[in-house]
Amino acid sequence: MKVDNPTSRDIAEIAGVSQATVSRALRNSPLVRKETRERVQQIARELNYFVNRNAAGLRTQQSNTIALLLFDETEGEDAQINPFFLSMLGYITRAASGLGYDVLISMQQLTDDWHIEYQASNRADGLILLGYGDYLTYHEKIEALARANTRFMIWGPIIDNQPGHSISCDNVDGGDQATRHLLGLGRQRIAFLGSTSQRSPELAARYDGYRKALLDAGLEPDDRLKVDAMSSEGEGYRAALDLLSRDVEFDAIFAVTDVIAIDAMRALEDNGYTIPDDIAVVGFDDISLAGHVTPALTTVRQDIRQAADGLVHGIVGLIEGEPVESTQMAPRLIVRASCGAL
Amino acid sequence: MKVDNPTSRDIAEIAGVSQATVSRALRNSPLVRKETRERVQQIARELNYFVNRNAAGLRTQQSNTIALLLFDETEGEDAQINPFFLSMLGYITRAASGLGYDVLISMQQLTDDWHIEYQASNRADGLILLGYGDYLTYHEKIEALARANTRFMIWGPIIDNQPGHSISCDNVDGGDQATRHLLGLGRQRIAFLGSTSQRSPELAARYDGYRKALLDAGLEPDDRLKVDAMSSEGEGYRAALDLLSRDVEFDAIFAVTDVIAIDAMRALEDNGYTIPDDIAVVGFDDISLAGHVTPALTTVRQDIRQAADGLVHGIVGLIEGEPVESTQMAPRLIVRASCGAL
DNA sequence: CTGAAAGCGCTTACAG
DNA sequence: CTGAAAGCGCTTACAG
Repeated sequence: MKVDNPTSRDIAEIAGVSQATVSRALRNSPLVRKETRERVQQIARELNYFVNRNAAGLRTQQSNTIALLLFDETEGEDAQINPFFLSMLGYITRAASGLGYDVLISMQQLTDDWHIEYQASNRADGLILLGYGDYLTYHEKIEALARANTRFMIWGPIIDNQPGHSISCDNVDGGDQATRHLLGLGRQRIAFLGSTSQRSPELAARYDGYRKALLDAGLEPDDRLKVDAMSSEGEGYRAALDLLSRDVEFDAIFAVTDVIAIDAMRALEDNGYTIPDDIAVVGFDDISLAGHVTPALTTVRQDIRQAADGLVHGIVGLIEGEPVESTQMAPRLIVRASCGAL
Repeated sequence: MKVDNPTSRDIAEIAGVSQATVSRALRNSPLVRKETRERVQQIARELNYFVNRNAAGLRTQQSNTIALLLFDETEGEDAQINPFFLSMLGYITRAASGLGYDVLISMQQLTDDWHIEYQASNRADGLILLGYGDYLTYHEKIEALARANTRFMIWGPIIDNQPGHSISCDNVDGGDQATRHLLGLGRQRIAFLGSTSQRSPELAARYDGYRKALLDAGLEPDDRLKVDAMSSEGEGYRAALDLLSRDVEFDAIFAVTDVIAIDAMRALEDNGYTIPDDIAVVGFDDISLAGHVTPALTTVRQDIRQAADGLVHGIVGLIEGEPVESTQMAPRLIVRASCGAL
């Protein structure tokens, strides 16, 4: 009764039914008599049989697989992936497996052109795109995906004229909350560290929120308090030094990502400033590091779990032909020590 | 000249050759005349054609996919995955894609029984297993995999009687290096935080290294300086408090993982101790957090990149029927501030 | 409720 | 160098 690599045909033979009936029984078809179904399933279990995914996929033209594409600007072989996306990955695979989908992962560089292949080759039924990329490059890729009728969900801002569906965080609101909080604690000279370029729309939106909060409080944004910084190692440090060298007074920093914020805190401390007494700092993302640095970083949290669930449900909806809407999630301020509120 | 979902047959028709020739041309077979080959490939490009993986896989009985199984003891929905494995994930996908393999990821709990399915269903040609699990449960799963003739590589210690191939770090040497370093700095009363149970062989091996270093230095290990701790949030804190409550003198801690070490540092600080002046601390793993905490954590680094490359080459070797050997990598001490050497 | 048959899109011996 | 043909293991209309 041992078969090496059992097929539905082997089971059919043992069960004394047709191969078609085996196929139906294994998929719990109501067309099969309960008794037959159970007998077939019992035999399948005994033989350690599993449906050949290639054969099933070829027949149904599906893969029951989602491809997760992680983009990262960081160049080089040693590139560390943004921890925020890495956490999302965990939740995405859980959500996907809950819906019966496998997750294929890929760390393509943005410049690679393999995105279309996943669906075209029947390796995946749809894609989830994760990563802060340069918007221009990104946009082009997305248009190509849309032209090829690829199904995809984007983690990122909703942008006019951009095809596809996305889930994002209300970054304007996040920047507003962070800045408003600092203002509420009496800080008046709040510096902004990060990018305001339209090439990174989500970061630019956080800046918009920062401006909004200041203007609402009757304060005029001061460009001397605005320092460009990318969200990679060392950038925040450099940006903070730049800020210090400008000889402009400031009592707080809103950094557009935690990575920048944490780096900046080091630079401030290395230059004799105390956080939050001299300078209050607020970040964005709530990466796991944020709660562990000293002082613990006040930041704006995006609900990763909710985002992952949304992306997975979205892509499965697209695959199954249901209507899917782009949505925006509410960010939440996590107050810790670095802002001086505790 | 636009075809919706082109097949090799469509290309054959356009090129005026047989479908078999198209298949050969696309795989760069030397059997096809160069001229023909290029014409076929040109048409394929124009049509945005990609080989249907299901069909090819069904025919060749391969998937060109590796399944990466991440185990985590942590219970519950919010379970964060060990950052060490998450980093490994990145390197594994890069190495795999370099060899033409896709990576399917799964975060099954150890208790689930789906491991065999990956290969049996032709979804993956082999598995890579990642995770510190309870050894007994783990061992049983591995035996089941071996019985099912599944190809797999394990990240973990090489254990007698255990089937399969593995890549691991020389944990005894790592524990020895860490302890020896503390001894070299004049610390004599070194506490050990972690598990010594044979259910976690790699952690037990680190303890063996700790003992070895002490004995080599003519010191007798003191069981009162040994505190059990798992490597999950809060455990190190608890363990350090336990240690303090024992009223035993100690001037250093070797923690079996960075997660425990960092937690323990918090507990010590909260109780008025200064690190490294009062207590020196050394961890293990070199997670990214380690370099960012204050004081920065001295730790033992396992070369993640090398491990990932080894695992991928190993599994591909097994898939392609080449001889594969289990190997052990050398760990390296990374000296930072927490041990008092700087 | 069940079976015989077609066909998904490839790869690869076999024949020329 | 090329083609005709078989067959990988399923799913699913079609017929009964």
